[in-house]
Amino acid sequence: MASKQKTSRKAAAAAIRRPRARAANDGAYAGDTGDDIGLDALVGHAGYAVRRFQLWIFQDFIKTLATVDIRPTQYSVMTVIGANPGLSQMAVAKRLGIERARLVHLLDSLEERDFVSRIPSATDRRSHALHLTTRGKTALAQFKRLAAEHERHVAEKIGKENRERLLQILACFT
Amino acid sequence: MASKQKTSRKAAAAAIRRPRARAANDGAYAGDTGDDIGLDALVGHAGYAVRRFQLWIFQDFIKTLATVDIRPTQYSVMTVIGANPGLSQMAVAKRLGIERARLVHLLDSLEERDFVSRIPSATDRRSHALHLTTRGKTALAQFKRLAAEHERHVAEKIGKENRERLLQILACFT
DNA sequence: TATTGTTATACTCTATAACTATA
DNA sequence: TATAGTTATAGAGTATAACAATA
Repeated sequence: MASKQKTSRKAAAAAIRRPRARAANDGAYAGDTGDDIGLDALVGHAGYAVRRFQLWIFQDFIKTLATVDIRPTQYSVMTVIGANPGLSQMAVAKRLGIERARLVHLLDSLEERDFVSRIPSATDRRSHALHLTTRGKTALAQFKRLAAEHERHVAEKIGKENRERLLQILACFT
Repeated sequence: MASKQKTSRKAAAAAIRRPRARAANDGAYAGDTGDDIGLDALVGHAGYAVRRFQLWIFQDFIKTLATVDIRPTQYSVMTVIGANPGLSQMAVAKRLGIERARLVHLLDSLEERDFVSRIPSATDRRSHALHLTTRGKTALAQFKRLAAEHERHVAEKIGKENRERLLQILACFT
């Protein structure tokens, strides 16, 4: 490592601080392939478990819907528009907790693919009424079938009853 | 809106496709402050509920530990190092599911604040043995107290029993 | 004056690839 | 050759601020 790693701002400082005069405490080396490492306080933290679960669940969603190239947020936007045609961008953004600035780009890509259309609102010339196109409606139906498949993966992973319990517990966040 | 919005690549196309000849279907306007909007298929998707919950929980964690300027990932790194002194960067990255490239920067900032030190490994000159500094140990103790406070916020939000049930259900992901 | 959609910027996070030193 | 740490880059995602058109 020498040159590169030793010039590292901090590694050098650390080396000075504690030269290398240990031997006993550093026993955690044996193996350390990533399994037998304790998490201490992390176990018992809801946030950590939820973060890991969320990573897994999003990865499975993306993988399961890879053939149609739809990501979780795109799916949520299309689902809400499909269920509430005519919604403004502000309303969708608020409902889903997305920044309105970000929704602009999301809708750009969905409009490019002819899944969604922005129609000038008749009542407020500042806003757009969002609708699924005919193609978007057909596509969403397929997305929902794939999303249901993904949901079955979740049930397989944590158990059918646990999945339902989870949905109940977290219902207040939807 | 005219100029800016009408020149928008897609809005224009959409307007052409369906001029503005609607009136009935667009009823969803009334109010639309963000509450009375249905989610349709999103309700029943574990991923959506988990995402919303995760956002809430991380925001509360960040807020609760704002005084010490520690974010969830930094906390997890310090906790794992504290519980397993001497671990290599690879081992920490693997255990926490963090990219090793990202861990470099995380450790840089923790080392700058004198919470963590990278000590040259005695057995493998490529790797670093990670340790908490004395200051880091004291600091982590405080972080844990604040994290416990955050955890109480979670319990208040979803209920004590539900929080425990959640931890049980998601134990396989830690 | 406030709001809608838009653009732009910055910062975090994720995902890669490439490089050096070492094994 | 493979691995540990590092650097760099590109893409999402998040958080802001500012602007034009409109309310």
